[in-house]
Amino acid sequence: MEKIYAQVIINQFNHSIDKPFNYRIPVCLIKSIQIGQRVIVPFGMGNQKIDAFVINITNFCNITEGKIKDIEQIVEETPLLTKNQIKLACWMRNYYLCTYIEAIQVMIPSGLKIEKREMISLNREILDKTKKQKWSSSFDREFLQYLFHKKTEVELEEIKKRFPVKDLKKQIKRLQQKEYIFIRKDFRTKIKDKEEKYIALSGKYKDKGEYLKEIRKGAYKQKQVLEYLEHFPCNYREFRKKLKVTSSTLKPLLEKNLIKITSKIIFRNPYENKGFKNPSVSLTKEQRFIIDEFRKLANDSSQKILIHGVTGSGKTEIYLNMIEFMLNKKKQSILLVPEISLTPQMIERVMGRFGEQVSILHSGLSNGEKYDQWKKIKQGKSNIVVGARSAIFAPLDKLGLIIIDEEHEITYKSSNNPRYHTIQIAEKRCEIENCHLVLGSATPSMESYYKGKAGKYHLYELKHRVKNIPMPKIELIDMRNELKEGNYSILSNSLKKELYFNLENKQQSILFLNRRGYSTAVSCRQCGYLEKCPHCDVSLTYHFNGKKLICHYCGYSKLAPKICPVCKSKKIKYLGTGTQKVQTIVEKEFPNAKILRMDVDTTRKKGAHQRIINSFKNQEADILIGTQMIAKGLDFPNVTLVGVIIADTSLNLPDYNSAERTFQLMTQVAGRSGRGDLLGKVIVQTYQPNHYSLIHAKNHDYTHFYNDEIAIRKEMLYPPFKEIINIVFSSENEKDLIQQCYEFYMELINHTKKVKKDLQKDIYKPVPSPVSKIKSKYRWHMIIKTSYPNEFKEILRKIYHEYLNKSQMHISIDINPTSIL
DNA sequence: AGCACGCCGACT
DNA sequence: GTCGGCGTGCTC
Repeated sequence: MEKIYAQVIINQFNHSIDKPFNYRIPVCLIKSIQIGQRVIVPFGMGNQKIDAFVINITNFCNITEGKIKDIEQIVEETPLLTKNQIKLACWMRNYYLCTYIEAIQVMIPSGLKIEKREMISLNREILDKTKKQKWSSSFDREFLQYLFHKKTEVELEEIKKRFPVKDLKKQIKRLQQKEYIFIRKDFRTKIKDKEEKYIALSGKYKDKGEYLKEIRKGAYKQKQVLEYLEHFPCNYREFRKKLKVTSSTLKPLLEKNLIKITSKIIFRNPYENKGFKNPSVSLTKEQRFIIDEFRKLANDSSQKILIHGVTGSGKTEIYLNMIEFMLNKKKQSILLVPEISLTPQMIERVMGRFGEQVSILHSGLSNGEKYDQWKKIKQGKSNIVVGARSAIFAPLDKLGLIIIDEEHEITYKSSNNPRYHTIQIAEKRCEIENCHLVLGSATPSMESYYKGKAGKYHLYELKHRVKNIPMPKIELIDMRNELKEGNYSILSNSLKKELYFNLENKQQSILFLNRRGYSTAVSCRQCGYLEKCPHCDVSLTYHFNGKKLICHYCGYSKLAPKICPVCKSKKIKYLGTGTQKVQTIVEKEFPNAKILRMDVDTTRKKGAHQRIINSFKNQEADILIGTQMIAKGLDFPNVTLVGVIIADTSLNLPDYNSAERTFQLMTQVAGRSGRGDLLGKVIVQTYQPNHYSLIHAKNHDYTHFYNDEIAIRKEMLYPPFKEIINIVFSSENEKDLIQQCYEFYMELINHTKKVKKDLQKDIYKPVPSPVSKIKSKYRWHMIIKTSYPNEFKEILRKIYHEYLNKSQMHISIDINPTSIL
């Protein structure tokens, strides 16, 4: 008989088991097993049961016959992974140097993770036989008594709480060996389908009166139940609440089959009854043109398109038209947005247009809601998925189009393993599933625009705004002049003047600063002592509320000193400006103005975010002060002034793309001004008013910015001309770390020499990371800038494994990092 | 990771 | 003589 094998990926994160394992498919499972399914297999010398994903089914394998074990069981009938997803995962493993299981895990909702529980129960038979035996220790006696009283099996975690002994596991194992107790391993998923119970008359009799005849005379409560249900068969929980019945009332009714309790799977819908409406609108010439072009292209195989459209040029309407076109071809679409919680308008518009067939996936949903949305997609009930980064993995099987809005946003790059970039995943997915990719942005990333120019993407420009609203006027203020003129305030005279003007005319203003807290550093004027975090290599930020010094990396906090801890001087200096300081200064300057602040500190509570936005939208405040989070997507029609307190914060970052980031940020912040009927104004304060990124932002001139920046990238051998690989080493022991990462470096050089001549000059020596210590771990890093990433990846995977085994340091590899900080 | 196997020191 | 400490190495 033909033997059949399955190749599986073990669901356990470890680099040394990162390969497919072969298992025999037992006869009873041959009919039902499918690629992509989750199975339980015995693994390792102890044959511990573990879940795994089937990635292939074959009729031969070259593993010694005696070694092969049988698959134990199938977890779900429906495969969790499609074949295309498996293909994608394999590609991700190679490209991002992650493990198979890391790549697989980003594709399935976390609620489906399997929880392994150990259930302990007493062997009552043995206990009877040895009743009079004295237990060797008091632990045994107490423990077995505890189990005896429990009657059912008990979860190990619960026992741990009751018996907080160090070697509990060992004790339990010993008792199991003596056969006093049983241990059963139980697998279950964290999240399950939500069920709701309903109660109704059983339908036993046609005539309602017949029901009442069956109950005991004087059973007043039972009668009430029957009469109620005659008119309102309903939700069980609500019913119990309303009629205040207990189970003792219902029990006889159930026994006589007069009533029935049924359960139904409920869809956890976070957008129920929102009633969004969004009819299609007439299009501008530019919009029409792009859509027509897309329709022509879309008949061909996989096409990639980049739309560069100024803010307000109506990209969303184009997306919706493309999705509609796909629907007519019976194809599905994914629409990605940078951070869905910040762009509720997008959800409104898509759901308003397409209704029930839309699924939403983002981090704001509960695990249960996420699972239900995923299930809906999996069952083929969704033709459109709107979501953040991870929605790129949505399990649609008739995918025709992927749209990535605001494609330049860094949120599209994952900061956890696998450190994927959504655009790359999208490109790969389009290749695998033969669908189209559309990228859109007002400030495309250098990489994407370069590809557009080089003809790798079809490039389209939207140069006009839909309502022909003029762009806001941007003014650059040289803060050095302010100092010369004796203005030491963080507010320039022009900004003050404009704020006054807006207050008087009841128009709203936004002040932007990319730094939270009050002061960014605290030091002593006398001896120069600087308050630093004991666990991280950063200065502590002073926070006004609580008068605390806080580390923004690890959260360490302490009270701000009144005197210098070193020289006892009282001359403590607060350096640098954060949003809190801006707030106090603005409050002082404009005592009558109502001010709101929006940053991580004021939005920590659930719903606080939306509350601040709504409050400002309803014009309950005159000035909104905030960080990054007010820069994106928000629409306040009455805002006519945006002030950037210091543009240099992002400009001075020692990162290869800091100019690009600044240009994007300035363009975005500026876009918050003048969205209504009134003309908008933007004031950008800086110490570098001649910097090209600021000048081009001022002129709303993407093209010239691109030309300047791309020239620098070319000269400096940065992306898109070379690929960057960033290898970060971290360890608590600094000495070992330095030594080991140098060893790693040498090893890499040696391997590289063998592969290709001159390749080693792409490797830069390891240096301390810009933040050289985080959470008590020292950090060094090493950069590779190369045109041969594949060659390097192959070598890296080898040495990486080797070093993970033999050294204590942690190694993290980031392919195409968006930041090397 | 988790588990077995193996090779050494401190106990009945 | 044995229990149990952790170092090593493998997992279809």
